[in-house]
Amino acid sequence: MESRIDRIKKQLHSGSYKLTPQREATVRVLLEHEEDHLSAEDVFMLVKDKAPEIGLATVYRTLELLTELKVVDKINFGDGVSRYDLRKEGAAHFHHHLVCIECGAVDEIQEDLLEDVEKIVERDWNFKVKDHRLTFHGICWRCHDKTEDKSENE
Amino acid sequence: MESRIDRIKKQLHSGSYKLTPQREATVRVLLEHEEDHLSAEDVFMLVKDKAPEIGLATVYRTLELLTELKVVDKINFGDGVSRYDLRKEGAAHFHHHLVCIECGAVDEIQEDLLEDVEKIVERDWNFKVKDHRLTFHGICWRCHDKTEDKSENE
DNA sequence: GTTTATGCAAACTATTTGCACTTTA
DNA sequence: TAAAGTGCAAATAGTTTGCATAAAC
Repeated sequence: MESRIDRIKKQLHSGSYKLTPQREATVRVLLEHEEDHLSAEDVFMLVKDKAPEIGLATVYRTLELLTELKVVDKINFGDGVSRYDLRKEGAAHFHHHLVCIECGAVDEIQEDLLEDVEKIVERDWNFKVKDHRLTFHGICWRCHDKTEDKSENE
Repeated sequence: MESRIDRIKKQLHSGSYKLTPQREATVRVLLEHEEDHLSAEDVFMLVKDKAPEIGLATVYRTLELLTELKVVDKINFGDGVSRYDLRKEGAAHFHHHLVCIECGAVDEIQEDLLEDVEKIVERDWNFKVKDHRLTFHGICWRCHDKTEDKSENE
């Protein structure tokens, strides 16, 4: 059976990009940190274990390439750092994010949720939606539970 | 009758911030470009007409201050530049954006549209929503009309 | 053997900060 | 006049680029 990494390799090939050890190592790091929101620097540090000679510029170039291939999505949560988020395989759209303003945690929402909103945008604004970015800022369940003084005793 | 700028001045005062000519000039520029999505550099260029001695650092400091006071919202459309967008007076939430991938135009949606989605997020993810960022990427009505070969004759 | 990719260092861009001086309240 | 704000220049941080070398196909 074909693995996720094999399919990404094929995508590289069909774009007539070469399959280098640096690219493969970078993809592996992303797959191993699917839940995280790594910056280029984060990826660089992690990928150095697998390919110690790699340069930061190569990481940037690879991440740009993977963004182009829609393997990852580039996102920015407001600190001036771009983060790279593996797109769920076969996902038509980018998933959504919950950023906690207390602890900084970033959680993901894979559910679409925007189907109706996009229909309205297409109809009322005559705008052909190709992709979206949706981020909620607020208090996550962990921080919510923490500050709550057990008012919900049964 | 009290004007928008007077109310913003009061907000500054009640935060015990001083009202300097540089700050007033910056606010005026933002008010005069309510529809735009100006970068700090853009604001700097425009504000120089009103206050030629102003420095770029002051513009950055003022924009940060206005963000804190929720007079403006800071947003990033993916080029590495922060843009500052005047919040509609009395608006509970930040408005949404339509970014055209053809021509780069940025249009605004003032309608909420996310009420239902936020209810779901609060209920199903136990996340207390305080604010959001929603941007659609796609083809705007202008570019859509341009490329369309008149297939919609009556 | 060509073309494409890499690593390094230098360049660039957006933003922040330190500090002496000025202004506001 | 005390506290806060300003302008300038230097520092910082993230990202990009030029180029000689190396690897993939």
